[in-house]
Amino acid sequence: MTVFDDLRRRGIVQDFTAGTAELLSSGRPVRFYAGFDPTADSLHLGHLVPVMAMARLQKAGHIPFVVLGGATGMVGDPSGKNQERPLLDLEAIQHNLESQKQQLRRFLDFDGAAAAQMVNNADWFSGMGYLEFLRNVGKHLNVAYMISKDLVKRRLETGLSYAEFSYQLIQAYDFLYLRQHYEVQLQLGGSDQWGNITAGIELIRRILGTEAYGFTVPLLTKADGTKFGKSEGGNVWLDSRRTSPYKFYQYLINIADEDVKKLLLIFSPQSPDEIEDLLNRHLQAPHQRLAQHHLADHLTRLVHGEEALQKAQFSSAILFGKASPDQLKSLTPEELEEVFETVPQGRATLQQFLEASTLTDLLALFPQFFPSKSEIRRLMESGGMYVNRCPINSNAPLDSEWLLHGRYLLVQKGKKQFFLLQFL
RNA sequence: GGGGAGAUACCAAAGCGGUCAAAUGGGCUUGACUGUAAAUCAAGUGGCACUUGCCUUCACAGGUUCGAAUCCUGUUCUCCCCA
Repeated sequence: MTVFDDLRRRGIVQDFTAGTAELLSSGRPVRFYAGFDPTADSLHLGHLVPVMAMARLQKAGHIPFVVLGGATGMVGDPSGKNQERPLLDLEAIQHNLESQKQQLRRFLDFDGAAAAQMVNNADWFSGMGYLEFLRNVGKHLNVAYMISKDLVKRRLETGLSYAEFSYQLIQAYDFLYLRQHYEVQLQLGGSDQWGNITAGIELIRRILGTEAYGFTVPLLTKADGTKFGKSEGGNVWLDSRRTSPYKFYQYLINIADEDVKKLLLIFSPQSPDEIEDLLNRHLQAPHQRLAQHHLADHLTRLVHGEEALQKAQFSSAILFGKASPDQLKSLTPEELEEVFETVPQGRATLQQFLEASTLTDLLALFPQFFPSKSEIRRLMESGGMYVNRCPINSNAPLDSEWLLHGRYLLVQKGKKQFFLLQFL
């Protein structure tokens, strides 16, 4: 099976231009690229879909080019947005580029025969004047063509600035430039990039008289209608400072059964047949969450490394396993720190602990976790408040016996939200 | 420039002088059920106290009234129609 067939079978390909399959199975390494917008200093889970596509292509011998959008980031892609994006300042863009670059190194191989390369489109745009751009690029695409793009059409009604309208030209020029200077023949991107990709192909055809190719990866949505990679708190980031490995792991463990197959196909190194087999086993014992564990293990390891994965697993086992209050007490301080490393933590003084007469008063010292006393009361009344894994349903007076190792208190809001309070 | 409609809690949307901390739906939180699921059901969802209580909220600033989200005036913003 060719790599492109494999990608299609895995549901990684949404649309593709004619000839793409042939190009990728010709036996020669194909240089291909995908662009990344420096809108944040970290990539998130959603970005990983095109990245996985790139990694798989590279494994098959093709050569990835990562185009960092130093120039395009300054304009803002209208794709998929209903509103004009705020412009980022230069410094922020630079910072974001650097961070994303580091992250991408985890997924693509920058050495070896098919070594990936990284380029920044600011390199070829910063020296170009506006008039030059109009002559070289603007001249070759006509407005009717540009306006006919779905995304542009949609935005024409709600408002689209000239800068964003021009975006497709800029991205089209990227492709042209890469075709001319690096012999890049194929572009891939999210499904919202289709219009930009075809604009590039069109430009190459007109100026160079040669063919170029492209395909898009799907925008993943979950069964509940939300985007894959988004949680309540926002994006699930790859940066451990934004989304802890534990949270990252938990997000994946909690993926619904309906979605897990789709995600395994995209992210797992296993073959579609093996995945099918795994899912069958999963369905025989759904409570074991075989499929989810497989997905979470693989991605956490890939993104955060083996050590972080083990910590996340250990924490999860303690927090969601049948860890009794006694087991909790048997943990050493080191183990405690370890387990709760990725759980939100609060600190106060022992003095404050002793002065607080009731649990409610104590918890109110941590407004970031417990914004109001009413909420604390409600939680206790509904049975959703736990201290050291014991349900607390009345505003019991405090007991210093509760402190683990004389300083820690594990508080839970419901079954899934944990807070470690430390009193020094 | 002229005419009209409107701004209510996270969102949508009722309320049109007291019984309004404000209907209803969504969202969110918790509980039950379960597989750390889905679906379903229940409770809660401004703050403080907690038996009826108090305080801050219905764009903003004033005013009328014993009493206003509800009436009046001004300000800001949004939408629609005609030029």
